[in-house]
Amino acid sequence: MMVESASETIRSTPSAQNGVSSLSNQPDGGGGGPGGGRDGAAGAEANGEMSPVELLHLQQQQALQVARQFLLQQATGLSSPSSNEGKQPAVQVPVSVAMMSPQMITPQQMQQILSPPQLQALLQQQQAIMLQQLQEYYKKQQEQLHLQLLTQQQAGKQQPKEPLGNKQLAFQQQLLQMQQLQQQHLLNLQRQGLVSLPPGQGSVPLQSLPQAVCPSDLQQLWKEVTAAQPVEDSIKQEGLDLTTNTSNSTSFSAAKVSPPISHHPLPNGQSTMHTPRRDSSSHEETPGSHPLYGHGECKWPGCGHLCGDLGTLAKESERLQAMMAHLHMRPSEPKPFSQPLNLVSSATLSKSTSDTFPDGLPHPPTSATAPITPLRQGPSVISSSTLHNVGPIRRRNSEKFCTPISSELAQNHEFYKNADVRPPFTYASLIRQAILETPDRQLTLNEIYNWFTRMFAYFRRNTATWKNAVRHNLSLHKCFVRVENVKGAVWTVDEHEYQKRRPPKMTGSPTLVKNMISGLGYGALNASYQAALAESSFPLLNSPTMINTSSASAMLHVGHDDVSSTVEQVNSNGSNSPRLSPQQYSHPVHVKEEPAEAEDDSRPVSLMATTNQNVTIPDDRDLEEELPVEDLS
DNA sequence: TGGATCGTAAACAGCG
DNA sequence: GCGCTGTTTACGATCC
Repeated sequence: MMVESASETIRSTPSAQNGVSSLSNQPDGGGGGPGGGRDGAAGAEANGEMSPVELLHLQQQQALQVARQFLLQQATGLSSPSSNEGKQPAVQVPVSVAMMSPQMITPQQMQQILSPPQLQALLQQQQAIMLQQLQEYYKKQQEQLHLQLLTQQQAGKQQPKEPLGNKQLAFQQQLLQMQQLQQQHLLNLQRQGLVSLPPGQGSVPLQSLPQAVCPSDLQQLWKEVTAAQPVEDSIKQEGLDLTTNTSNSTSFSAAKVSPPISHHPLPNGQSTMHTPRRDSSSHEETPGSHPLYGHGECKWPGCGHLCGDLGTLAKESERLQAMMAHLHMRPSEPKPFSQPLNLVSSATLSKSTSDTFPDGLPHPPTSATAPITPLRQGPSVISSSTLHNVGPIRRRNSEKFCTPISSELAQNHEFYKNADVRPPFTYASLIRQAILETPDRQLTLNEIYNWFTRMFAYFRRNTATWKNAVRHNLSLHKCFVRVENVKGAVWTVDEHEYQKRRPPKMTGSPTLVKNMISGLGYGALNASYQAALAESSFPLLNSPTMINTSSASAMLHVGHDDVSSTVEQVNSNGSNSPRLSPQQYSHPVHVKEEPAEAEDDSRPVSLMATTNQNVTIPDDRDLEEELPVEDLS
C-alpha cells in the first residue's frame, strides 16, 4: 500500500538525512526536516564531514583571501613606489587561485546546494567582508596619498628650487578624486537604497557604511578604482610611479569583464589579453606582456598555475565573472532566476557584462539528479519574495511574504520544471494554481496530479506521498469544491473560502501590514511592496499609473493572491468598506455539464451562482490568474 | 504557551 | 482483489 512512500519519503528516508539531501533544507516537518531547513549549514557541520556548504565557505574564503591580497598589494604598491621595480606585477588574476580549484562550486551548484536564505546570508557575509576590504583599501590609499603629499611638500620645502608643480598637483588631484570616488559610490549606494545617509551628511566615512553592499556595488567600486588609474598613470608618466602596478587594476578589470578577449601575438608566442572596454585605453599595459601571465604560467603570487596561454586565464576570469554576476543579486533589483541574463544586465555591469555573458552563462540549474528541497531554492533567491524572505523560514512563509505564486511560477517555470526543487508553496496554493490555470477553472484529480508532475520535477518523485497530500488538501480545505461532472468529479476553487482561510498571512510581513493599514486608501503602498509588485510578471503592475488609490485594491488582487487576501481582510475588518460577495470573488467556473441533481450543500458556494455573478463585476482576479498562465503553458 | 497552519502518514469507504 | 478517489484522523513541526 504505502510501500512507495515508505521507501521514497524524502524526509524519513535515511539517505535524505545526510549528505546533500540534508543540506537541501528539507522544509517539511517530521524527522529532521524542519530543523535542517532552519540551519542546513549547522546541520551539515553536525554531520562531521565536509559539507558542500563548508566547501563553499572555503571557496569563498579563498577568494576573499585573494581579494585581500589584491587590496593589500595595491595599497603597498601605492606606498612603496619603487619596491616593485623590475618585479613581477604584484597583482594577478585572483581566479587563478580561487577559481581553479578542482572543487570549484559553480553558481548553479551553489544555488542547488544552498537555500536562498543561506545564499543571502552568504552573500551578505561576502559583501560585508569585501566591503570592509574595500574600505580598508580606500582608507589606506587615502593615507598613502596624504603621506605622499606630505612627503612631496616636505621635499618641495627642502628643495624650493624644484617646483612642486605637477607632482603635487597630481597628488592633490588623486586625493580629490579618491574622495570624489567615495562620495560617488556612497551616492550610488544611497540611490540604490542600500545606504541611508543621515540628512545633511554629505560625506560619510566609509567605515560607517552599512555592510549591505551588493556585488554590483563592489564591482562598481572596482570600476571606479580602475577609472582612477589614469591619474596614477599621469603621475607615473611624470616619473613618480605611485602605483608600481598600474595594470593591476586593469588586470583585475580584465578578470572582471574579461571576454570577449582578443589574443594578440606576443614575441614569445603567447598572447596578451585585451578587453574591449572603452576605458581600456586608459590602462597602459605594457605591450607584449601581461602582468598576470608570463612564461606559460599564472603570475598571481603563490599560484604559478600552468596555463597554456592567456586564454586559459581568460576562461578562469570568465568563471569568476560568471560567479560574480551570478551572485549579483541585490534585493533592490530582484531578477527572476529564469532570466539569468538579467542578473548581469543591471546598470553597474551594463557596459561590460554584455560582453562577459554572450550566452548568459549562469543558467538556472536545469537538472538535478539529487533531490533538492530547500525552502526557497534557486529562483526564489532572486524573486520578490526574497525581498522579505531572509533567514530560515518554512516554505509556506513565501506566501506570507506576499509571493504571488502565479508570478513566481511564471518567472521560474522552467526552473521548477527541471530542477528537483520543492516549490515554496503549500499544497493548497499549488492546487489552486493548477485549477485556476485551466480555462474552465476545474480539474480532475488526475489532472491535478498531472499538473504537479508537469510543473515540478519535485513531484515526479514520491508520488504516493504528495498525491495523498493533494487529496488530503482537497478534502480538507473548504476552498476546494468538488463538482460532479459528466466526465466525473472535478475540483474547483472557491476563492472566497480560499481567501478566508488565510487572513493570518498578514502577520508575515509586519511592515507591510503596518503600512497598508496605516496608509488606508492603499495609496501609501510602501516602496518595497511596490517594488515587489513591479517585479512581478504582470505588465499592468509595472505601470505606475496602476498603483493609485482607486485601483490599489484591485491591483492588489492582481498578482498577489496572498496580498489580495490581505487587502480583503483590511477591507472587511479594517475599514468596513463594502465587501464583495463570496461569489463575486470566485472565479468564473464553467462547469461543463452540471449534474441534474444539486451539488452537496455542505459546500458553501454554488458554482452556478459563481458563474453567473461574476458577470456583473469585472473580475480583477482574472488578471491575476490569466496573465501568468500564458507563461506557464 | 496555545492556536493556527501545514505536511505527512494512515485508515477507511465507495466505486469501477 | 486491486487501484483510484475521497474523507477523516492523528501527529509533529513551525510560526506568531
